[in-house]
Amino acid sequence: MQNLLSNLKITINDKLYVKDPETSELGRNILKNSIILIDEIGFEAFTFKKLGEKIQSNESSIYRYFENKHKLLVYLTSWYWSWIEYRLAFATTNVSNPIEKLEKAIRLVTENVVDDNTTPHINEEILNRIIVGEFTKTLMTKEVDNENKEGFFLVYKRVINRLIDIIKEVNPDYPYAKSLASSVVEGALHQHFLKNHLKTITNLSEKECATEFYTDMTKKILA
Amino acid sequence: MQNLLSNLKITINDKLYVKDPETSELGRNILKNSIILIDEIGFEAFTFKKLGEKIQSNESSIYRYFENKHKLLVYLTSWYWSWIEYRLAFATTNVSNPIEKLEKAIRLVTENVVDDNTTPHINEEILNRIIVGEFTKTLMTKEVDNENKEGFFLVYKRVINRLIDIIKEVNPDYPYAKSLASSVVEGALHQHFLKNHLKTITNLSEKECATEFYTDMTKKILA
DNA sequence: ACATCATGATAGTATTACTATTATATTTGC
DNA sequence: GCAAATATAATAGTAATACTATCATGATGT
Repeated sequence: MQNLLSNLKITINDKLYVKDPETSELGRNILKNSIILIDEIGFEAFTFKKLGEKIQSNESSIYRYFENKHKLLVYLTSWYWSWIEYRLAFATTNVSNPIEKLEKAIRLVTENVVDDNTTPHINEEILNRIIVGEFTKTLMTKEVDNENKEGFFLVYKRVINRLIDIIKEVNPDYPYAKSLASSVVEGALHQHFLKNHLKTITNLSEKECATEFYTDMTKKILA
Repeated sequence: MQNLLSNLKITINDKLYVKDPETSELGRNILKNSIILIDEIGFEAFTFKKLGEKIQSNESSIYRYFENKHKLLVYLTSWYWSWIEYRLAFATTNVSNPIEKLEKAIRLVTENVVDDNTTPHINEEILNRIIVGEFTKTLMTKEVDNENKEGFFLVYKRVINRLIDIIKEVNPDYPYAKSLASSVVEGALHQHFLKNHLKTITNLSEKECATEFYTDMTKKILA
């Protein structure tokens, strides 16, 4: 799997960039350091000017890769969900037992992420922190409907749909497979956020992880 | 209940405003029209200047009530959760059967909101739309921890805690009462958002409402 | 009648989110 | 090896945002 991923380029909707950042040193530098900087100062305070200073490049050069910071963030989140989708596909193929497949899938979308080292310019662990704190903001804008039509959220929906299929395999009669799948994926992000900032309204902690909560939940619901 | 609520003033953390907007005509006008304007153009595009134009008042006058638009939004969301908490308390007291109590609570935090007419300057139905689209943004900032210490999110946490208590009444042995409660409340908002914008990954629709999904979920989990 | 307070009007600042232009490297194609 | 094409850097400029500050006006209260 390591080798496969390092040979495989994750493809992102080309409406999200002006120039493909994967094709140049500067582009990859923009990706790498935008992740670090957004994590450091938050997306609201993040600007192309600050990023330019960080990578000792110019604001105007960054604009040649991305129209604006929102599209850069959607690019990064698409990258993340592609990476998840890839690992999800890999972890669940050739698993014949539906319950076992579901467990593996739930684990993958709920567990803590660690950097996978195959992509030197993307630190998945930091990227995951950005997803936890910023992903829903990419959806919750006045432009969702247009951006959805443009396919900006296709990868995310594909991840959810894979989970929907697995849920249906486990219990074809359960009437809310879609809502359950989207609840697990988005809910896990939210629980991770609560764990870090509003600890009193979550059971997650260093010991107790999201995987257990969601595995228990889905098994009972689909039983 | 109608009468009670109209006599009762919802109290908001006084660090959220410079001058209490409930104490003047202009203040109530700010509340009323900020809700309408945020719903119309979204929080990102919302500015005090635009609000001033809408209410034929001056930008500088609005700054006498709220330091910035973020605090205004946190004020509005606190108002909303206070209103929910009040109705939640009312709907669940004197209900002896825990399951019935849980059902009522779940209904209250998941169902579609309709304007309640007791507060002429707050349209709860529009406010609910703002909550669906903007609430998590008030949490997901670099200032969460400080603002949490200041008590900005106390009312929200109180709503969750009421639900936690009811969940525990139904099943004292269930180990994830906190995560379940926060999942239901935040998840319901998210499902409403999906219903309006990413319909393919939710089962909610005009017919099928969030209440059924979450009632079914919690009953199975706590059985 | 006077003081206080709320609101309005205007001006000003630093920052953001860009666009445009020109200059300077670097790559590549022949 | 050199010209042409391309990428990047530097600079300037604009409109909007998110404020702060000051002063004028008008209403209220004693």
